[in-house]
Amino acid sequence: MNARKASQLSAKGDEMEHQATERLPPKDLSANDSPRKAIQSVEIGVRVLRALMDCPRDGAHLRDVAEKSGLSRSQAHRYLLSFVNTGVVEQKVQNGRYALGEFSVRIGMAALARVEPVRIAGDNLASVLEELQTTGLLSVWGNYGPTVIRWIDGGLPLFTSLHVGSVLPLQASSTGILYLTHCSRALTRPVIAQERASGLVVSDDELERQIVQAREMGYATTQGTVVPGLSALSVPVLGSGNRLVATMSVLSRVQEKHFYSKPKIEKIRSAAIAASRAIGWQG
Amino acid sequence: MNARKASQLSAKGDEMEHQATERLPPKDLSANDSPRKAIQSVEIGVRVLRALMDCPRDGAHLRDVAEKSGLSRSQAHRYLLSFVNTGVVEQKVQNGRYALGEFSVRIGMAALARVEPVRIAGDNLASVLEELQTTGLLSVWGNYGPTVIRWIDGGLPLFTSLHVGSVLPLQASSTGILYLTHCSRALTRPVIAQERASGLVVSDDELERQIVQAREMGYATTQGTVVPGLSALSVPVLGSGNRLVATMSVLSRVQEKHFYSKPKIEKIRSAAIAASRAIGWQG
DNA sequence: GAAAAGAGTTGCATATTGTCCAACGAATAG
DNA sequence: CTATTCGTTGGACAATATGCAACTCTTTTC
Repeated sequence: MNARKASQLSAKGDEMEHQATERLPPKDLSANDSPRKAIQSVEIGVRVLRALMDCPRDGAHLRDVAEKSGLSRSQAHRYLLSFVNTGVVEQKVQNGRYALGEFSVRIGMAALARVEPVRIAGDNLASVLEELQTTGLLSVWGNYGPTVIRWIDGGLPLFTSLHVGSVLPLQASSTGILYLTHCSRALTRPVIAQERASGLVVSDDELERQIVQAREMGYATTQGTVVPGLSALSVPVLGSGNRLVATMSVLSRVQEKHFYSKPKIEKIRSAAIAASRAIGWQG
Repeated sequence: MNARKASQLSAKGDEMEHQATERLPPKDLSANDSPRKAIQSVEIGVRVLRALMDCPRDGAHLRDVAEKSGLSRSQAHRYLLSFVNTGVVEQKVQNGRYALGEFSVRIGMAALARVEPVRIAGDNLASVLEELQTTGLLSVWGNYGPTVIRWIDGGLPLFTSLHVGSVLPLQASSTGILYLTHCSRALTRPVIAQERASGLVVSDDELERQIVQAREMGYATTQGTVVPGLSALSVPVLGSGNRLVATMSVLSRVQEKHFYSKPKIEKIRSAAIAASRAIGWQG
């Protein structure tokens, strides 16, 4: 089953190489892609919706929709007609412009009901871990700081004191750095204070350096600071309004010096970005 | 111009007379409707989306989608494939089921942004939250009950399981009480039934008490019933004919006993009233 | 434990259906 | 008034969706 599902999900990423201004020769469509047979008209229809998504409040002209979706005016008109018939798109009586309609809202509400950040982030992390053949964890903010809520074994046998429920240090874990990066001081200050009272002290300068770096790179790393012999790379999962919802971490042994290669990092990051998008983040 | 637009808009309401269980003979399609030439595949595609809209939250089987949309399995599969290719629909790797995907959320949010009430209410709420230095949310009625459509961080750092897309309980949230107060039983009854089946039971007497109170006061409150440690005050945003269009909620920590002082409550209420007036409410 | 039923997926021939071109009416500009 | 642009529509042709049947994999049944 997994094989079937995998092959089918992999056939996904055909990009629209036609940007906006040129009309599509039909040859291109039949030539380049689509190893699996599907309904072209539907995919074109979605292009039309995409064109309607970022348009002024008072609606888009047919002309613009046609351009953005790479269709002729007559073609675009017919697609819009079908969407109007079904209520997905509305045509304003006043100015004749087109805009997403009531049914689009209904679709969105139905889709929203399925949004479950933790589950989605967990799924994405799990598939990355399987691919990279290693182990990782998912965290969210808990009462005492970043808290491990999922621990996913993916091939790398690790024996650590970490488990579901563990609270990670803000100052000494890659996960913690992400919370420092994305959350307000009011939230993190008391936790830091308590960590320092317990003897874990990292200088403000050093923290600031790591925060800046995390913000620039889009991820954070540590080597052996939480569990000796274990290094980690953590990426943020963001929600609407750039709110930090969770973090995904991928672990490895510190011996494997160059475990976190560019392509691997990209894989991890894109998993987090995909999860973020799925829960409403507009990057 | 108006004549043209009118004729074209009038050609809209062709109903789907095929309910759900029968497969459509192609003859019927070409025979009965569609005086204006459009893209059949798109309208069929929307039928598939409609089938996905009212399905269990963990996705629908291909079989059920096919039935509900009146297509054969192979046909339904191809439509779903196209939607999966475009991100409108997602296929769960685990169980192979289909459900509305990330792009559907984007479409819905784009459509929502064009809805005047939502925009106005969101703006008003945002300015109140900034003034009160706290966090709040906007809800509208969705497929499974009151649904969070905006989450506005305004100073109070809160980490909860709540997010854009969360469905709030009717019986246990201040938002829910408002829907019970202003909406018909026909709308709310099935949701309440499902909540009670899931174990969330508040007695009818207690609900009635809260409803009466909400109607008198013009707002509703709860303390820690949705998210432990978090209390909320919600006010209704009404449209023409006293229809409940949305709700605005302001959050605070339960520790801050007297957060909701008279003047603060008045600020929140007047923001909601202003929004209501702006969208046609005649108070 | 093997067979049967059910689910999801795919190939292929056919004709239904979308595409392109051109044209029309209406509005706006020059 | 003429010229241009825009939304819309008709018709011939060819691309494309359809329906059937088969295949794989899973689940159920006996």
